[in-house]
Amino acid sequence: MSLREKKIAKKKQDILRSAATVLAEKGFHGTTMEEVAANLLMTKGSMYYYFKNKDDLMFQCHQMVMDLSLDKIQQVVNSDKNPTEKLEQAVKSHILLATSEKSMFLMMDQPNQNFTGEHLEEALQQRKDYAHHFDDILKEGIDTGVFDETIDIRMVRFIILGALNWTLQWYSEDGPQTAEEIADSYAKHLLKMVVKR
Amino acid sequence: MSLREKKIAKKKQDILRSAATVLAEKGFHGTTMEEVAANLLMTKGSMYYYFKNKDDLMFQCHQMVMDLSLDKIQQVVNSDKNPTEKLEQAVKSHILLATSEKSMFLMMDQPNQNFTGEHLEEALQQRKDYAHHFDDILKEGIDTGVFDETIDIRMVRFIILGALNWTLQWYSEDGPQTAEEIADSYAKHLLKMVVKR
DNA sequence: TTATTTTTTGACTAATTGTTTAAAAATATA
DNA sequence: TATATTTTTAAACAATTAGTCAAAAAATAA
Repeated sequence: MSLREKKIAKKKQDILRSAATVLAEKGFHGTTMEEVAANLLMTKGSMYYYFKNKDDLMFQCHQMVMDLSLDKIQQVVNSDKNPTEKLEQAVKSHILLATSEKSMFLMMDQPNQNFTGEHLEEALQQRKDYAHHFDDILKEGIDTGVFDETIDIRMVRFIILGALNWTLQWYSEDGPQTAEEIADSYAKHLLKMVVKR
Repeated sequence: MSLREKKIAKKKQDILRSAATVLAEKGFHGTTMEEVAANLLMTKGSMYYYFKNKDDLMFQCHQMVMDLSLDKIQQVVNSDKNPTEKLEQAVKSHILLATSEKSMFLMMDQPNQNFTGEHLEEALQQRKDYAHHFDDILKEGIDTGVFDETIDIRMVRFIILGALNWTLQWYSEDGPQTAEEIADSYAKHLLKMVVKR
């Protein structure tokens, strides 16, 4: 990658981050190209040098955080830890990523408000893929006898993902607990739901 | 309430429901007065006969579902059931209301994208009030010795509410499980997180 | 039927916003 | 330095939308 390509990639990143920030506050339709540009002291016109249009910008924004998330969960699933540790790790990793990249993460919350057509399909599919990794961990836990075999995997997965994503709605850096403490607490409580007793 | 007042109230209701439907799909900024009106075969002009402006319409939309929710949870908290039954009931009632009034319920998800100023403050306050009722149930459970006293009430409340609200993201009437089945399953799994073992 | 009140309409305004474009500025190259 | 290339700008355009309002239509009362 040449210097010039690097510079372009860097600029794209900056634009994507700015877009994510505005998006988290105002939602897709409330986010204007003007505001995204203003954050970076550019004019909205120059953003069209880097992105085809607003949809393109928004979708790449979504891609960025999705890729990050999928990468993390895959690492956990493919590790040689036991199911309990895997679930614990998946929960913690999700919370730490979500809280540190709050604005980007909020994108994933309501894809049907942000995308249409193929972009929507792809976003939904990726969300399914992400969710499926949790199923894998739960199945493994049941098969190896550490998780309660009477749990409903689909329901438990929904409960866990819901709990995790909801952190975005209330977490604040200035809150009484650090992201790490929250992650630990979530992992502890959620595990109680699935481990055999 | 006179007949005329009733008719006006009915029309307002219709408009609010239409607004909620569009809002659930497109978000605050994506919802146009035109579309809300078109759903009811009226023109947008006539909606200004019933509502001051868009903000007013949206906020009353939020009020409608908030009032319903607060009413339900208060009934549960004030009943003479034991804490386990109360939590079970609160969970079930939330899910049944959310799934039957999906579009309206989606409003409450991200108030900061929908409201500003006083409206936002009020919406956030009501959300806190609602959440607080869950704290009350959890406290009562710990005090009476049925819930594990080592749980972190604030965290558990966040986990439960997150799980409940997330149902909106995946629930479909055509899904494999009825709302009742989902409600039962959620209650069962979530209770495992808090009851003493 | 006629008069009065209530409700709806649809055209209009003003503001906003996504996108294009031609020129200017900045940067690299020879 | 002079030329070519890349990047940014500012203005213009077309489309959309919240909100207004006077007049028409519909409903109701007299």
